[in-house]
Amino acid sequence: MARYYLTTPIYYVNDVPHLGTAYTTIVADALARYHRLRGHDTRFLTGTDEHGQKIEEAAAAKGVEVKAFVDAASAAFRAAWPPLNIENDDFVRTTERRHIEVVQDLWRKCQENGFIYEGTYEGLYCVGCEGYYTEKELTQTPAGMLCPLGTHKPVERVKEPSFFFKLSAFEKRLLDFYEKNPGFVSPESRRNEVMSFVKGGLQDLSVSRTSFKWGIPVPGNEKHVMYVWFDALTNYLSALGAPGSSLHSRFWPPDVHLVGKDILRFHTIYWPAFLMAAGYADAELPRKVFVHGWLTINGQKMSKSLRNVVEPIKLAEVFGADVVRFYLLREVAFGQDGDFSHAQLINRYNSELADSLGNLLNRTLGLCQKLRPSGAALARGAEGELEQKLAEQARTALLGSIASWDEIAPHRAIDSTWVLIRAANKYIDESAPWAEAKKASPEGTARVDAILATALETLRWISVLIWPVMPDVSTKIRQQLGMSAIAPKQGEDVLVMHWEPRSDTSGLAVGTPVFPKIDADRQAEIFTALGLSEVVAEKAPEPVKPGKQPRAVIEPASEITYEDFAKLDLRVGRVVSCERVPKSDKLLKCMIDLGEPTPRQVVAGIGKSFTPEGLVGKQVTVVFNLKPAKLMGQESRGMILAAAGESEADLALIAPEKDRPVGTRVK
RNA sequence: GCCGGAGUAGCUCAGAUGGUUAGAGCGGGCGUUUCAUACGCGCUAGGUCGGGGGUUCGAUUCCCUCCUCCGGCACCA
Repeated sequence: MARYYLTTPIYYVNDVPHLGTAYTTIVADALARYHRLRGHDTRFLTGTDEHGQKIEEAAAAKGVEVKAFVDAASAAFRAAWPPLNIENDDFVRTTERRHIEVVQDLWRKCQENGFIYEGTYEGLYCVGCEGYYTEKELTQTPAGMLCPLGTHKPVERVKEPSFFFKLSAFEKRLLDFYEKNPGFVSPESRRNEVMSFVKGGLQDLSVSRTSFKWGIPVPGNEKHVMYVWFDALTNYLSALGAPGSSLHSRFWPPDVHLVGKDILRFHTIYWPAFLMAAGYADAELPRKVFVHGWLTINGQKMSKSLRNVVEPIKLAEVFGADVVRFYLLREVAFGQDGDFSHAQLINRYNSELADSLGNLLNRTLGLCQKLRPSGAALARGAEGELEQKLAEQARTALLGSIASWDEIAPHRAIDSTWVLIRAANKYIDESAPWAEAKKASPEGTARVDAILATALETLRWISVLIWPVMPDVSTKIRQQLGMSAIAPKQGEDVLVMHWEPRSDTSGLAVGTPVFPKIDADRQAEIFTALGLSEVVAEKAPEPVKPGKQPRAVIEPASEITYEDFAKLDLRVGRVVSCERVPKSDKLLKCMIDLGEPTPRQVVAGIGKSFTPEGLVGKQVTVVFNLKPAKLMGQESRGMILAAAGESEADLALIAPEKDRPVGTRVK
């Protein structure tokens, strides 16, 4: 019997469950449900990643024991999934005994095989932040290299004993593996990315630390704890128990790891290399890493400062878990970036769920109720071309769904299903059972039987096809059809075409609409309940495509209040030094005197318009309170204002008309 | 800069190993049915398939080049 083992990343407990983590987990759940429908022996794993310096610090900041801190945080993740109709088979924690033992075992194997050795980690260390930085991250000043964060104190070059993983030894073998297993990294663009990275050469990895304690001790040298990734990645293995255990032999290797693009490298390079080092053969390595994109919220990046972090549980409370699942899986082409928009969710809900599917169920049951009393027999025999065509379309939808799920393309599977739903609505229009009933002839009677039976059979199939995405809805529909909920069994493939129109109307029950339509009033209620502003509720203005039009006619940004404006802290600064960011054609790294104790580093994308020499000494306007960001590895704290021109080589600096003291506020 | 990916109707996207009228959904417009949650169905988008050049009987689909956007360029999760 086929089996299927799939995983989400384990989520770092320094964060809370949000739409991004919910998204990955929902996809995984739907995929798991698809395989259960196929009768596959399915294992769906998720969990939490709980070690590391950041956790240690976060607990300390809260003044709680680290263990208590991670217990609570992990519980929050565990509790987040059931309300979204997510049914994972296991939930692994990196602080569990079963995990720690397997990780240490894997480590030992790597070490015995000569791929872990002791050395010295040399890095630039900031005493103030107790953290290492790479050279690129640091602020370069005449006074030396400064820590990019917090105190801006000078960093020190520090040596720390460390274990290293001999990643360099796996360059060739990894490339061979990618070559022989073209599907290992999906989508393909990610595969290219990984391969070119590996071709560029691999350096050994520092895999242990002595500078903090909250981690898995290195076997035989307890001064060291393992550095996060060796620990975290191994969850996929440890959750199955020690090699040789029954779960392990039943499910290893994983069929797919679903991951976000931020952790691509760890899953496609480090993880297989760790396993290779421990002695795993190519055939025992994970079969696929599927990389998906990011979600934006109403067109904006998710961020705490924008206060647009969507709480998935709250959404599920308002819309229902299945609706949220449907929307996310339907809207986003899996693998690509996508946008979560409340307005768009409601659009899709109304048109696809309420109007197309909900109404199809409702009108079909209504027809049955009107034309045939409950329990009436539905005679066979009057089926014709229309029925044949619909059955064929059901078959197409089924095959299309299967193919799409197998490719991990939920949006396409849903699309296939909705083609069938539209066909069913069309079928009812074309077959017009109400007109046949009026004929009051034996032929008409027979046609009504055939039509109702066909429509009901189509709905039965739809209830199957939507189950991976909307299990509760499927059950509700089946209740109204007088059928029991879908309960997949191992070894029984439900997704096999059996077109068997029923022979009576017993058990049918016109119920309350599965998807009550969301009208304007209800929408307003929902937005209020979710705490969304009117701006979000209104249709977002269409983004303007960059074109040849004069910039001056660009759509205005949405209206803001004075308070919004007052949040901006704009200051006059003077460029004290400036250089090009290596490997970038438009980024300039400027040190700007803003009246602070030390000049501040701002990276600006104005290098096509200005030379570093030309900027030094100039006054500029700087967004003073912009959240620091990293551009090409360079810390940037603020941005330089410039007016757009014909092109990127035609920018105009916005600066005070006469010299002002540095640090002057611009209002 | 180097390496990848992408640029198709107002929006979101399909698609073609080169070939008669380039597709779907949504939105907009028009029409129509009545079983239904004012729902469904039909018609409608006149899109230089990013610009230019080339190969070809023929290219949006192949090649070159340019423009724009996105991602990657490591021990950062």
